[in-house]
Amino acid sequence: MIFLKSTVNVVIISNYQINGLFFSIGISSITGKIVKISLPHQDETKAMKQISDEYPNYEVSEKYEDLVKKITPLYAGEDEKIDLKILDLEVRESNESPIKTAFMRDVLVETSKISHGKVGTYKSLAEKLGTHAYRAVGTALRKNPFPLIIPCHRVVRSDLTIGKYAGGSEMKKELLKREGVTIKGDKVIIKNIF
DNA sequence: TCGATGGCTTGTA
DNA sequence: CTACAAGCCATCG
Repeated sequence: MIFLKSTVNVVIISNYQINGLFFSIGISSITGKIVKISLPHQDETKAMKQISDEYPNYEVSEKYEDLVKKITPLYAGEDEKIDLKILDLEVRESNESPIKTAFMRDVLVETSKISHGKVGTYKSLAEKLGTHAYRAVGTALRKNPFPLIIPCHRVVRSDLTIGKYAGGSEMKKELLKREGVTIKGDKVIIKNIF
């Protein structure tokens, strides 16, 4: 009897701290790609928990510290270009997969095209995808595994009010401000939307 | 499988 | 300005 070593997908979590904020990323040991990144937290365990909750089979390592470090300027509002190839954007039904449907992938890819300092709306994204599923665009973005890299904070309501955000509307506003977007009260002031 | 639930939008009052 | 209702459609339990 030959026993093959099973290829278990362990997610490697690496952390980085800057200005008292903790960022975590999870990388698949099989694909080497990012399966999830956390929003910044004041508490390291909370940042890590965002990943470990979804990927219980994980290990903590400093292996990808340089990579998680590259994410942090995005939170500062810098226009950092990050290659989407480092993300696991492949559609797979397995629950090891961050993206299970083509619709979600399409929403994320379309969102990634919104450039620094610009905003799109749930409606404008839906229309680019050729559907009227505005709400579904919202639900897809709510589950965005790659916040900051896939800039879901740049997607607002079609009346240009800020809309919701996993990290809270205040953080969404703050991120947009740092990117140079003018915000008055609860509304984005911008001429042309994506 | 099917009804309930959304990071929504539009219309009406 | 606020408050609903109805429409929308992918996802979840």
